[in-house]
Amino acid sequence: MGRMKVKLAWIEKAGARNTTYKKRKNGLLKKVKELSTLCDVKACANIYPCGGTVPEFWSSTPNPMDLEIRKKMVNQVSFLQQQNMKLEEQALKQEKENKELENIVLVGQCLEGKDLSGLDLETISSLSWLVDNKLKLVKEKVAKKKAEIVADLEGSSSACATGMHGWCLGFND
Amino acid sequence: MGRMKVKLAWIEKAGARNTTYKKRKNGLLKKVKELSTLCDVKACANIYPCGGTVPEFWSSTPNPMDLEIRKKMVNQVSFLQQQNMKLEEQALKQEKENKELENIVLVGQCLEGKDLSGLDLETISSLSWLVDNKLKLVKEKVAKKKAEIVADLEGSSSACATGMHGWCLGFND
DNA sequence: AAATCTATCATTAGCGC
DNA sequence: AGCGCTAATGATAGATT
Repeated sequence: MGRMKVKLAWIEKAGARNTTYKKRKNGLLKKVKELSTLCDVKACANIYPCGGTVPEFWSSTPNPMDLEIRKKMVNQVSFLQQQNMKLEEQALKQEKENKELENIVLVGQCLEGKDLSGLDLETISSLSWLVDNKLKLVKEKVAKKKAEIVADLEGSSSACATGMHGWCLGFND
Repeated sequence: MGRMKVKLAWIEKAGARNTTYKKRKNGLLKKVKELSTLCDVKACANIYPCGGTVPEFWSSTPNPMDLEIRKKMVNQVSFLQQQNMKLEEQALKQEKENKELENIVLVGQCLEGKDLSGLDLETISSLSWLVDNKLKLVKEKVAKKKAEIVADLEGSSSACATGMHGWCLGFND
């Protein structure tokens, strides 16, 4: 009688296995509860019996935090994804704006008498396209941020620089 | 020495609590493992430290669904957080670059003969400061992205526009 | 703070009912 | 099956290094 040293292996006898299961399950639950109260942590344990279809679940706390925490994590993920999308949009928008401003700089240099012959064809085409089609868009974007400055510029604008596709730098209509 | 009978209550001393936590956590894990192997059940235990943001969890089995899903979610959260940080950085950087380019446009307009008298003092000061101190920075930033174009411009640049604080638009030294 | 030790407490295997 | 018992193993609080 008494107790033998336990072999850490699958218990073949179904009866003994079941007894051990119940005993140890209770012991485990007790341990979880103790840990929970002693160290102020939410703890729970899940047991999925092999044959059973429905996983058995129990916890040291009345309302297992489990589901709630998962919900929170799901919310966190979707929140971060949304924020990511917003930031990506913003970055894209700013990059676009950046390119347009760079082009304006280039056009400005051109108007000052700089030679465009050194630029590659693609850049020149893109500049031409910008000048023909993007003026209004650029104007709007810059104008929004520099509303009062643009207003002053328009007020004092008299002479336009060299015409290029009928456009000049003064943001006139 | 020896061991006293444990009081089942919150351990106030942080150090002792932490030690107990670690010890008992390990013990619990061992128990779960044993139950799992002895009785052929999938078992796992979860611990949610109160102060911690991310719930800690571990299991007796290599990968119960539960655990795997949560790990993925945790990874996803941290991944998204990192990406968020990167995007924020990028947005900030581009915004800065944007402002500088806008200033270049303004300076360009000024060099073309536009009147600066309409601009408010703050803007003029900022432009002056830009011209005096930010040339190199701006040049570097724009030059990086337009390396070959800038090279061509420098090659063909002959005349500089009206001097302003000894600076001209051609990105020369 | 992490490992090791050890006396003691806590769990539980095997048994009988 | 479930409960109680008991001795042996297992877990661990507190001290030490």
